[in-house]
Amino acid sequence: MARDGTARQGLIDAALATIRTKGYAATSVDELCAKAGVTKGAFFHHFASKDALGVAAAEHWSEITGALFADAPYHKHKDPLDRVLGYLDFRKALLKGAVPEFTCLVGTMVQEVYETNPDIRRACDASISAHAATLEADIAEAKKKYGIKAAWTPASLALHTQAVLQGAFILAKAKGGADIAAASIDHLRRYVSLLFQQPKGKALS
Amino acid sequence: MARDGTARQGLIDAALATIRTKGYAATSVDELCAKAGVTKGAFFHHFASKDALGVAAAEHWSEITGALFADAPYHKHKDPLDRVLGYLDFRKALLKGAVPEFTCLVGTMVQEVYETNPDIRRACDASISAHAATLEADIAEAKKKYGIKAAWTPASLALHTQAVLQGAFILAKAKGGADIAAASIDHLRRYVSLLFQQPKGKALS
DNA sequence: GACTACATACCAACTGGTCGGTATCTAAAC
DNA sequence: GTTTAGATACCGACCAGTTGGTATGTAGTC
Repeated sequence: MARDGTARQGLIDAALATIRTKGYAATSVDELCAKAGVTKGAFFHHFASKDALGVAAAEHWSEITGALFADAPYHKHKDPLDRVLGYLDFRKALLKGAVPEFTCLVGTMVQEVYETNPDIRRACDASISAHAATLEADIAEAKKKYGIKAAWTPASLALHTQAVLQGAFILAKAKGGADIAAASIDHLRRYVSLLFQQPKGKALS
Repeated sequence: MARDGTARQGLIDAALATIRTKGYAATSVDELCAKAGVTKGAFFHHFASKDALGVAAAEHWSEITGALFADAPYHKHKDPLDRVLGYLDFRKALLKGAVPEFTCLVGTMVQEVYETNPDIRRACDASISAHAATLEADIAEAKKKYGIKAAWTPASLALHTQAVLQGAFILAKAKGGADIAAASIDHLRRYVSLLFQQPKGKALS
C-alpha cells in the first residue's frame, strides 16, 4: 500500500475543483478528504496544514496552466503581434463549460487570503506573474518590430491582459455566464490592435 | 435602549471592513458582533441569517458608492467623453491607502458565493450593473457626438471598464499594492481615448 | 399590553489539527 | 539470503475550539 502517492494528487485535484467553485475558506479539509476518498490522516501526512495545501494547489495550477499555454497553437505564428492576438483568441476559446470550469484558481484564492495568508498570496502572485511573463516577451518583440514608441511597457501591458481576464471572470461569476467575459476579451483585443495600428512616426501617449 | 437601530448599521459597517479584508466566508458572525459591540441576539434580530447580512451589505455598498460617484466632480464636464475619461481619472485617484480600503466589496463577495448563494450573487450583480449603467449613458452620448460607428456597444464598454477595475483589484491584492491597478487604469484610459480618436484629424479633449 | 431592540445562555454540527497504529517498501548489516 | 532498521504512506478515532443559529428574557416605547 505504501509508495503510492495517489492520495496527494487526489487531494490537490479535489482542491482545484472545489476551491474554484466555492472559494478557499468555504472549502473544508473533511470535504476534500471525502472527495479524494482518503482520510484526514492522509491529508495531514501530505500537507502540514490546510494553508500548505493552498500553496501546493497554486503551484500545481501554475504547472497545469504553464503546460496548457506552452502547447497552445498560437505560438506558431511568426509575427509576434499575431502571437499576442492569438493568445487572446485562445483565452476566449477557453471560455467553455460552466463558470467554475473556466475561471482562475489563483485569482479566486488570492482575493480571499491576500491579507491573511502571505504564503498563498505569494504563490498566487507567482502564478499570475509567471504567466504574464510568457506574454511579455511576445509583446516586447512586437513593439520592437512595429517600431512602437509609447509610454507603456510590455510588462504593464502583459499584466493588464491578466487584469482584464481576472475581471472578466468576476463579471462572469456575477452574471452567471461567459458572455460578458468574451465581450471584455473582445475589447482587450481591440485595444491591442489599436496600440499596434499606430501611424508611423506618430507617438501615442 | 430601544428605538435605537445603531446596532444594524454598526454590524453592516463592520461587515464592509471585515469582508473586504478577509472575505465573506472567513468573516464570522461572532467577529462582526464583537466589532460592532453588540451581541448575537442583536445580530439575528436584524438579520435572518449571515447570508441576509451579506445581501444587506451589498445593498448598502450600492448606496455608498452610488452617492460617492453621483457627487463626483467629473460629471461637470460638458463633453460626454470628458466625463468618461474623468470617471477613469477619478477611479485612479481613489486608489489610496491600504488595499482593503480601495478594493470592491461586491467583487470580493461574488467571487466566493456565486455558486453557493444566489441571493448574494444577485445583489452583487445588481451593484456592479447599476454602477456600469451610470457610465453607459455618457459613453452612448459620446459615441453619438463623435459619430463613432463601431461594433462595440456602450453597455459592453461600460461593463468592460468594470472588468478592468475588478481585475486591477485582484492584481493589487496579489502584489500587495495599488501600483499595477493604476497602470491597468492607464491602459483602459488609453483604450477609451483610442476608440474615440477619429482617423481623420480631430481627436479629443 | 403589544411591539421593538436588544442581551444572555445555550446547542448541535462542524472546524483544523493530533496521535497512535499499521502496512509496505528500501537498504544495509549479518 | 535473511534479518533488521528506518522511512513512507496511509488509517481512523479523537480533541478543543468555533461555527451559524435558537430560545428565552427584559427594558424601554407607543
